[in-house]
Amino acid sequence: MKKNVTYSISDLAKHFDVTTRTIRFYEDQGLLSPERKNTVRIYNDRDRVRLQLILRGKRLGFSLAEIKETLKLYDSTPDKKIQLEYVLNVINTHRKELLEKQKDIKRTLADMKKVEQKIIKRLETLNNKQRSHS
Amino acid sequence: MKKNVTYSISDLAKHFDVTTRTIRFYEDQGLLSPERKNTVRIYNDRDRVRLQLILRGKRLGFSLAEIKETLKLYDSTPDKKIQLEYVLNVINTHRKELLEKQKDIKRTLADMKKVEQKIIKRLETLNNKQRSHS
DNA sequence: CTAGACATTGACGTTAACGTTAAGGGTAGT
DNA sequence: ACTACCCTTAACGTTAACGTCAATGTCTAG
Repeated sequence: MKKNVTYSISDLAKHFDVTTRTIRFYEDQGLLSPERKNTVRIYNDRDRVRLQLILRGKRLGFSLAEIKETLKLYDSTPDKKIQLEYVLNVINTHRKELLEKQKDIKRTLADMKKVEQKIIKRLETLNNKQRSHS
Repeated sequence: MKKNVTYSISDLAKHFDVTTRTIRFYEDQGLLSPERKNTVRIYNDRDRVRLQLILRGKRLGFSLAEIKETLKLYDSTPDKKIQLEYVLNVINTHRKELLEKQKDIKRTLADMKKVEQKIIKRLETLNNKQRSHS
């Protein structure tokens, strides 16, 4: 059972906390292509998911150009062996990039923890001095 | 035992695969402040680590302004309780952001896997057709 | 001491990703 | 019919993060 829901541009803008300008810009760059009723844009669930993917990509530091390429690739359904294997290759490259970012995050979290421990120790010594003076 | 090594700007540029312009720009923005021998910049290990942190932050999609603030914060060693607790708060905010990004990565990896499976299946059916025609 | 390699400081140029304003079309309620 | 509100395109503006010269200084090997 498919929900055949539609959204206005401001619906999506509010939901994802971006401006309508941003959404129109993504369309301008070829990342979205909603239907039109006259001139008015009408987004369906597929469009919504696309926008979600775009914003997710942005949060991870990818450029719109990169995101566009991956969307194009993942949407494509080639029928020849070479093309299919090419897609698999690109997917593996992307996976490696993401795993690198994951490592970066873990490293950063580890560094943060060290700083945190330092500060907590400082707070403890501060509290001890406080107590010894009371 | 501390290594008291120093690096030229092009040493660092080569090692981290960025241009010297980039490194100078970071200094201009207050993210680095190496020593000088006359006018020539001389970087030590602490500077090197800083640059590494900057680039790591960039890869994760943070702006130089954000990176600057976190570096400033983590370098600071306040002595008052309120300040220390404030730092802990900011650290926790940063941690949440990073955990969000981690989720984004996992979601993306999961989506990628689905696409991959689809393609692999297509490849298998292709191979089967191939075999049945031989 | 001199060439060649690397360093410096401006300063203007470029690109991505929108922001902002202008000028107006479509429609739903009163 | 009028108002309010949302939509549209078009076009110029802005900011971050460097790139790209140009003109000049410095240092190291021969």
